[in-house]
Amino acid sequence: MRAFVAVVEEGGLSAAARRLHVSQPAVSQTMQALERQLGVQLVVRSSAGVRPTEAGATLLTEARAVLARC
Amino acid sequence: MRAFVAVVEEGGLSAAARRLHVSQPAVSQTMQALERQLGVQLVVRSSAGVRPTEAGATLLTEARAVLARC
DNA sequence: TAAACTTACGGGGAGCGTAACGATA
DNA sequence: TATCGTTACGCTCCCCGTAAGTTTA
Repeated sequence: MRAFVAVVEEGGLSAAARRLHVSQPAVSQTMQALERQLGVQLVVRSSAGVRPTEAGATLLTEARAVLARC
Repeated sequence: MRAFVAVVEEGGLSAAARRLHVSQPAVSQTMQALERQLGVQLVVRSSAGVRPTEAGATLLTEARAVLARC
């Protein structure tokens, strides 16, 4: 979840990985797991970076609220 | 953490296990892991049940506060 | 070429269950 | 004996890292 927020806020998996101090593949895997778990695509990947889908944008708001409580 | 709170509140591992709907060994293992992690004994075991140590009593207050937020 | 994301493989920790055991009243 | 807690073994899930691959500017 933190990974997802970082990815959207940073605009890419690599940047998110740097911010979280984890490897980039780890972020990729976490994102895939989250999308699989929810059954929804959360971001659109490109070679430039990442852009949230509508579902991703919605989740972002909720995710921030949850993380703010923890 | 929930296990710890349940154990103290119920006064025993078996009772806590019933409340949490998990097996009694699972609670025992969780408690041991928590005590190992913290490096402190949290409860005194007896054949009657369990009594919190001073450290346990202190943690109980904090644990309840944390759980109330989650 | 460089930077992005993905895939493949494996390790480590947390949490659980069942089975068996030890201790006490 | 009944009830308490513990130990032993194995399982699954999650998260991670490294290494190698694919795509695109």
